[in-house]
Amino acid sequence: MRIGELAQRSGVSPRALRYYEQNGLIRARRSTNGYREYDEADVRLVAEIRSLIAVGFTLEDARPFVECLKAGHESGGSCPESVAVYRRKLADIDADIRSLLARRSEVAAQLAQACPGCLITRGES
Amino acid sequence: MRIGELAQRSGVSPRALRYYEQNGLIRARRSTNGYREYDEADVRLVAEIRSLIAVGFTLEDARPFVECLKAGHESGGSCPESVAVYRRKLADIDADIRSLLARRSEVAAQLAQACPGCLITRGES
DNA sequence: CTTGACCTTGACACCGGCGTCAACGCTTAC
DNA sequence: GTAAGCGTTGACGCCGGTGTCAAGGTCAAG
Repeated sequence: MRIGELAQRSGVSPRALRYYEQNGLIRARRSTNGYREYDEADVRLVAEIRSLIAVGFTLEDARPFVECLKAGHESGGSCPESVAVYRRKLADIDADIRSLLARRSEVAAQLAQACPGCLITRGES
Repeated sequence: MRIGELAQRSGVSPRALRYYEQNGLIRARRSTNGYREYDEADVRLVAEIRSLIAVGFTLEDARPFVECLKAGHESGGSCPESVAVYRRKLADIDADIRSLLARRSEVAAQLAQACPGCLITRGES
C-alpha cells in the first residue's frame, strides 16, 4: 500500500509517516515511480509507535520497540532494550510526579502566604 | 543602575531582562544615551518574576503579580488577579499530576504485558 | 488532452525562554 | 588615539512532532 492508505489505516498523517522514516524508524520500499510502498508489517510498526507516543514516549524512546518488532518478536516490548526504556520512562515519570508535587506545595505555600485564607485546605494530610 | 548591575544583583542575564521588558513586564527608564536605567523597585520585580518562574509559571502567568507590585502592594500575590492565577496553576498542576499518574499506570501495564515478571511490584496499593 | 487525486522533496511555522552572535554606539582610562 | 568594557537593536538557534505551503512528478478516469 502507499502512504495515503497507511496513513488512513493508522490514523496518522502522511507527514508523520515521512517524519518517522526520516528518523529511521520505518523504512519504506520504493516503487519504480518513487512512491513509498508499505506492507502489513508496517501497519503494526506504526501502531506500536502511536501507542508509545500516546503514553508520552519520544520517537527515540520508540526506536528499540520498533527494532524489536522488526527482529520478529511478537511484542515490541519484549526485548531487553525495550524493557530498559520502560524502566527509564517509569523512573522519569516518577521524577516528574515528585517534581510536580513539590511545585504544587510551593505554589500552595506562596498562595497561603500572599493571601491567608484564600487557600481552601482540603486533604493536606 | 544599568542593566548589567541589575542582572548581577538579580542573578539573571541581561538578555532575560530585555526579554521581560519586550513582554511588557518591566519598563526601564532610558538615560540620555539610550541606556536602560533601573531602580530598587525593579530588583523586587525581577525577584518576583524569578520566584514564579522557579515554580513553573510562565511570563504571562507572572504578569498580574508584577502589576500588583507596581500598584504598590507589598506582596505580588495579594491582588485578586494573582490569586486567580494561583488557583489556575494549582488546578493545572493537579491535572498534570493526574495525567502523569495515568500515564505511569499505562506504561506499567504495557511493561507487565510485554514482559511479565519484569515489573517489580512495590507499593501498588 | 486534461483534470484531479495522489505522490515527491524542501522548507518555514509553532511554542517559551532565553543563549549567542553580529554590528554598532558610549564612556573611561591610558 | 585607542582599546576595553559596558550598552544598544536585530536576528538566528534550540527542542519535538508535526501542520502547512510550494513546486513539481505520476497515474487513472473522462
